Amino acid sequence: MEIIIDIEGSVPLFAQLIEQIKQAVLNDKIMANDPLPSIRQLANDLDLNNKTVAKAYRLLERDEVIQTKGYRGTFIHPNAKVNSSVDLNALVLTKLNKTIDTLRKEGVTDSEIRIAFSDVMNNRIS
Amino acid sequence: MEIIIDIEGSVPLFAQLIEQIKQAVLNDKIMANDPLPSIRQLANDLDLNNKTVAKAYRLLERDEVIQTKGYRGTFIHPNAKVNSSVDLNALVLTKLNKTIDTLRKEGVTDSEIRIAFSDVMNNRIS
DNA sequence: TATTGTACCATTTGATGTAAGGGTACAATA
DNA sequence: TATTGTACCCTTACATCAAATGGTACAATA
Repeated sequence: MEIIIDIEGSVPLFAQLIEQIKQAVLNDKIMANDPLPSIRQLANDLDLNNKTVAKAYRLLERDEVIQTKGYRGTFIHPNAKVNSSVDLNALVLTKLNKTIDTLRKEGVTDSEIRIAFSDVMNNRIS
Repeated sequence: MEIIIDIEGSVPLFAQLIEQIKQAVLNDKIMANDPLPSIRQLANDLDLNNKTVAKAYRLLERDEVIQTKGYRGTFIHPNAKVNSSVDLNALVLTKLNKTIDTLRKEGVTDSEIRIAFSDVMNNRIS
């Protein structure tokens, strides 16, 4: 399994890592229950910071593409292949787009939407 | 009708202006069809920029609290009293909160929500 | 001709959030 | 004792956006 990180590009490093691991799963280059390099190891190999790799792993685990077993290491999730094809991001986009579309059609300005969004995200609701 | 603007406070100037005009309507200090000072006049009186007052008027007209009649000036909307009590912002907060709550419960990180939000607002949807 | 709301062009200031990196420390284990 | 994932602390660089301001110009009109 080869991972190539483009430092120059605009795509965040952790996002590149996630994308490539998902692709490797989809292309059967890594199979369910296969072990993955440790965070520190992979960070060292790719010349990335530990935190960057840890972030990618954290998100991959949330999406059940990988499975961390504490001190025993990290492994490909049994359902990795199915879960790798689920584009959580697309679902988020769709839901948000629907809500924002409704607001815009009611005449709410983008500026007002942004402020309200910020309030919600920061739990500053009345 | 007296309007007092607090330059020091954190509440945006245009927002203070909107709030005070709505309050004046709700308290019967200005009645339906009453004329309002022109944008330039009010900006001069309150020592604000024309654009700041124009912004407040634009939003007040959208909410049908006031009515602009081009060169003839600006007047209080016939339905001003009812419309002044409608808190559009609260509606926006509620709708956005509902959507974001759903996403969060699905495990989507705030960071991902913010990025998706930004994409939607800037029409960067695939 | 002066005034009305409005529509552009632009700028500065401040706040906020992401991405990435750096450091330290922890419990659980082989 | 070295390694595992993880959880904190913090900093830097960069991007985006709100808010406010400034200037110029327009058609419609009294």
